[in-house]
Amino acid sequence: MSKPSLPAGTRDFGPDVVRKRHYILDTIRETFQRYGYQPLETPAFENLETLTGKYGEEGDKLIFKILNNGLDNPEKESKVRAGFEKVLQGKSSPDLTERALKYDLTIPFARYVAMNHGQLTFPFKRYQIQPVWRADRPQKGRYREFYQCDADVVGSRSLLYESELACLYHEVLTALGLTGYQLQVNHRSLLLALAEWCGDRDWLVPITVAIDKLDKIGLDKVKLELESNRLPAEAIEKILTYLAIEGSPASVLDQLEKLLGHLPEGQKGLSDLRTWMAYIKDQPLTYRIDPTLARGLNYYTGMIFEVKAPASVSMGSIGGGGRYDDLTGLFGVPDVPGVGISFGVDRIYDVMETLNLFPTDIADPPRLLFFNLGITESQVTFPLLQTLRSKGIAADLYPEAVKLDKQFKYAEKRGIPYVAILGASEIASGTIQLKNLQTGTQQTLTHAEFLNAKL
RNA sequence: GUGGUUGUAGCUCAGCUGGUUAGAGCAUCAGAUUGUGGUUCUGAGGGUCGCCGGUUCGAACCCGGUCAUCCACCCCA
Repeated sequence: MSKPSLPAGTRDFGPDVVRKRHYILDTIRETFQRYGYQPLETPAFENLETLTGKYGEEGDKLIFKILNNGLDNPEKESKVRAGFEKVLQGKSSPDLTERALKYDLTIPFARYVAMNHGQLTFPFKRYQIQPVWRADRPQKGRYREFYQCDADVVGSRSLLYESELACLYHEVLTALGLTGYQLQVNHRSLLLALAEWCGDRDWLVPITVAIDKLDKIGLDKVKLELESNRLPAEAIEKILTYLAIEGSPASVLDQLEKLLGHLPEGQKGLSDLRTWMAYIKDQPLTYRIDPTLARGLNYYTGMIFEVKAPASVSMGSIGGGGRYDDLTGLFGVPDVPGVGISFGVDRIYDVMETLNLFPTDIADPPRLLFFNLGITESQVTFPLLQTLRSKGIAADLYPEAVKLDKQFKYAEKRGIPYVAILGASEIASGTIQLKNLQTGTQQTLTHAEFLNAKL
């Protein structure tokens, strides 16, 4: 019998951790509901076909695939072997795997909308809080199983939603004490316009992949990467002027206008951003327009968001989102535009932990512990315990009549503020001892007094 | 997927250029204290030194492999 262990990148959560996670999740859920989003849950796994091709080439590699059952069936042997050959060539085969763990919440949501669009009332606003899985190598802030909290709305092109989602970010993160978070926004149309200005829309992907790394690898290396992608020097010059854009949102827009305003795509991006800014201009949130923000997921078509952890913590992105014009089109239902955001709970947890942002009174131990002084005594105690519980007071009874010393220490360790002692002498007088462990005060009460005592 | 780091008691870690019986603090349990905790004191239990192999008279220590971990890259929440 070998020692038990966990698969890499997964974790158990003890009581203290679960309480803190609930604190985050409850904050997010409450805000989602207050903004009018409805709950949705989808299965842990989907048909592999539903997921593949939606997250880009790298994304596909990170999907956890589930091996089919019954591969040892002799009748399937030749198919299975043929499927295995495909796998050896880096392709997946439905003869070997036809299901996979979900990789995010957006694609399953799009699948749900595509399957149920006839029944849904649009605009449909849903939130979803569930684990997702990625076959990445674990490291700091990166787990193989982690929770996402998504809010999406489909069926409307209104920038009202981009606006309220940005406010939602602000509300949740400030409620959690993450006041130093940074919201960055950009618009895919601007990136497209940039590619077009450079000479070819097909350069969109290599350009965005390269410039997205600007703050990480620096200007020189971005330049190198663009050159290695065989972009002409003229195009690279244009990109460098684009990358030089920075400043206040208004100033960034002005500079973008000069560079890309002559292109229809550029105008689209600029006008969306202006509309968005007008919606939120009196809201408390701060943001930065970052023309280099690209975001990997290739289904975004409009505004994109990224939330970075406070600069004092090296954690990178704790949330992201954006508009996608045609996600359900992938599932055969065209013309259902959508926009959504996501919170990375596990990273938010890590950031809050390093910043010490969790409230200290998050634990909710029982209010009272009945000591156990013997079978007879505890049988008198038990009804009192149940009465307290029925009144909504969390209480416990120690299971064995061990030394009081030990029962005191148990109460203390669990953070239980009151203990009640009912032994032979209390039975004789019909009373009970109630002791406050913090103050050390103890009083003798009748059962009726005890049940009405303020705990 | 690529590169590196670290694996010693439940936890955090010592352990000298390889040397006899592997240590500390915390935690646990017992006693001092049979119905009154927190402090203190005394004592006890707990180890295949991640695993497998190699070098050596001798390995926790050196070498190889493997697994796990953390970190970085790729990518991402």
